[in-house]
Amino acid sequence: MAPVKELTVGQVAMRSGVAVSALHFYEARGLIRSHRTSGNQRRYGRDVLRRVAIIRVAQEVGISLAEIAQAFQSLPEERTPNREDWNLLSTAWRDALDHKISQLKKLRDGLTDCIGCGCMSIDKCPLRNKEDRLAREGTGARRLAVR
Amino acid sequence: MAPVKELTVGQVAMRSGVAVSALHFYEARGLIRSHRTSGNQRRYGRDVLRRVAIIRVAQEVGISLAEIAQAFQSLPEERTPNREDWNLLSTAWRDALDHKISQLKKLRDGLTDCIGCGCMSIDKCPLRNKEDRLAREGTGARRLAVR
DNA sequence: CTACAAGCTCAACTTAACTTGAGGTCAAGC
DNA sequence: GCTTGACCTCAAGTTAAGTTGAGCTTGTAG
Repeated sequence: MAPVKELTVGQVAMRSGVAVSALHFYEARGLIRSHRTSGNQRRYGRDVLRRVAIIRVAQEVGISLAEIAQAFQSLPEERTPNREDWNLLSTAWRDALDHKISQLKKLRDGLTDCIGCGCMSIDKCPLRNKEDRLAREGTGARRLAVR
Repeated sequence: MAPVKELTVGQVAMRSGVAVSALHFYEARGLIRSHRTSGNQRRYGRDVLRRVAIIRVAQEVGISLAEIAQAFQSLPEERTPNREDWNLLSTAWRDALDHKISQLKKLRDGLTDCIGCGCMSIDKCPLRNKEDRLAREGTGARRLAVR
């Protein structure tokens, strides 16, 4: 089989839009993997592009690299992740993502809808209360939103 | 009219769940305001609780303090923000929040649904493409997601 | 009226996520 | 065969968002 062309760090940087230094950094943190040429240069498989895309999107919504790294650990090390592999990751994140989505909706809609309370009493403010409830769920299967 | 009781920094910390040092920090960054007693101690109006609640929720979904501070500038300085004021803030954020919600959904659903591409070609990966499109929208009314 | 918990300021430390720079290697075109 | 741009490593610097600590002041409960 024709071996799928591997990518240099510069090519990955260009195609993914992140700096070479960031790719080195992600590798040091175990988020992506490469192998080396005889001359010690990095070469990446295509799946690195998906990983980087996910890293970027996840970061934008406030997920830390540590959390992403942890999620990525469900992916296989020695072969290109397939449908099932990515599916597993998605499932692992679903709850946390749903939570964040609801937080965002709270911000978007709550700011409009929750005006009645005027926060004269914090106890009656939906924004605050939902936060409380979620906070209390702690000490469980550790939520994504650590920060 | 009976003046609404003002809160000390310790009371705000307890009710909002953030540390006193964080409140000092927010104040230094212009996110919240206080006035001082004759003895130089901070006193806060009730609306500070809503501000802090918003700060916390916003941060959790990846909005920086700088961005929150900017949004808060639409709020009046010398009186307690009313329905209209908060509404304005909500409106200012709506686009950015919608964008983040879609990013989150992309992560949640895209991870499941966008598996077909396997990222053999980055150009065909929805995750990546949507990112590109949004990136290209740049240089406009400056999006929230700076980072 | 006094003890002591709660406040105050300011400087320094911390963690995350990178970037920058120095000093040296690899490889592809002329 | 040499030059030039892409790579390499490793250390140090940067920004955001706080926390910690020292040294000093306030205010309230007994």
